[in-house]
Amino acid sequence: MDELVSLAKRRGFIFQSSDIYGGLQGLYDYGPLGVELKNNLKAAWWKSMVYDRDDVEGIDASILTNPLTLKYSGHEATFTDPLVDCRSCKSRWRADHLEGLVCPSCGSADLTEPRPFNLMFKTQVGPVDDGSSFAYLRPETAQAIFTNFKNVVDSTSPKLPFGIAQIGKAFRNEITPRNFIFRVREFEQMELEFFVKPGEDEHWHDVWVKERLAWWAAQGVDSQRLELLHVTGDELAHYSKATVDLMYHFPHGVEELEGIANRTDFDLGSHTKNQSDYQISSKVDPNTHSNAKLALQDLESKQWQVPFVIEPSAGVDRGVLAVMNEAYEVEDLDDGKQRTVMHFKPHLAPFKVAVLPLKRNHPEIVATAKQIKSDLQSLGLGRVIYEDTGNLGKGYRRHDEVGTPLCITVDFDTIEKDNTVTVRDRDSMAQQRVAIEDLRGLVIDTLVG
RNA sequence: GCGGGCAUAGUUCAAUGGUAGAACCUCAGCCUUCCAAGCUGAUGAUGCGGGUUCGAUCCCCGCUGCCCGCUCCA
Repeated sequence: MDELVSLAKRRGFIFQSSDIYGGLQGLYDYGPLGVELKNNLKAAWWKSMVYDRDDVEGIDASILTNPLTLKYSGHEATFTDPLVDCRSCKSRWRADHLEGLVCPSCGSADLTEPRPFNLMFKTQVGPVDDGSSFAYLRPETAQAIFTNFKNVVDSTSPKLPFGIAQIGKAFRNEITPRNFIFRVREFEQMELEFFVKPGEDEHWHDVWVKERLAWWAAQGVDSQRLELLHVTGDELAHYSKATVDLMYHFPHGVEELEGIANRTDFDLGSHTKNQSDYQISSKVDPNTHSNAKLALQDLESKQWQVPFVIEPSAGVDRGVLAVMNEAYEVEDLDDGKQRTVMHFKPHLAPFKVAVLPLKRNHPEIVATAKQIKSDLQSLGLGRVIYEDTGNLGKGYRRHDEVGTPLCITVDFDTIEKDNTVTVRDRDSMAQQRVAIEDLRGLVIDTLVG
């Protein structure tokens, strides 16, 4: 982990937030390469979830959230954990997990009073901070999908089963942010809410677990390093009938990368008006505020039903960490030296191609290299960079370390003889001469093929 | 939030109650230079605040951040 953190900072992937003022606990900023990597990961998810399917639409909702949304979602009740400290052994416990008034660790009864710990951030809305008008920063992106359910249905007329996808920031006032970007207070989620007919939920739950494993494998996160955890009993979230966690072997331990939950009809049932009109299977609190009917009519039975929902919910930052961890490798070379390589899948690599002039003060070589850079950039496949280093070997190693799949070198033969360049492959270190006119095709094959 | 540990250039390490050094990295220049080469030169640090002291990076206190445990989970 230390090596990853060091590389992330040195090469411009991830920085401590508010660094020059001593940082702010549990917050990180993405640098020039990190933002490319993260955007690429999100784009891959969006492509897989929205573009490659015909049954999913996307949204992008507000972060500030009406407290009623989080009242009816159950978050106001469940995201406030009463905590007690044991004065004897200095351990901390959730008050609702204690059996009797003794410390489970040392048996002491010398406990502090329970103190509420609110995991949701609040902020005031409007100029006057008198507490009369406030909003929460959303603790998950999911709720805005449920509150937009009717809007999306009315505007796109989907048929069950169908999904609504969203990528965005969420905020939790974690007790202990820890482990680099694994547990942070401001993070990004990629969530799909996939609505299905009641009774088909378990089938679709299985389908989505398989789908998500395949997607992570396509991002370079080997299924060998993912474990399925079937969450049971007390561990289940308040909304969930069944949850399968994808547990990844992070550098600091095996922890959750994504959760795929069967949220049943809890959410739409909680947020809909006229709850008694439907056969809601979940235990929901009476809703006296909603003005929307979050149900669909079954075409055969003519009955109005609240759909069940399957939720694959992935952490973007955790995904970045997993992808970086998978890609990181220190290789021993034949000459006794080492090289550090990030073996990113090409579609995730921050830089797609680096173009290097053999000699940086030779006008024709430089001009040709810059022309190739510009030409390949116009393909729109991601960032192409002109690498003006004084030493080719150094340039290659530098791009190994940030995972650039291809390096293109312009030399004297390019301009004096045959219009060819050297193309050097990151993983094999193999080089081949390629005509400039064939570069576009080669790059497309490498990045898209 | 509680308990424990840590904090010196971008990185890895030195040193000292009295001008904070090095290597690598980075930057500029030279070289027809294809896997971190060479030569020349340059930039760059004691996390923040207070105290003790003639003088604090060093000793003391507070804060902040990071790491480990409790807890939490995308």
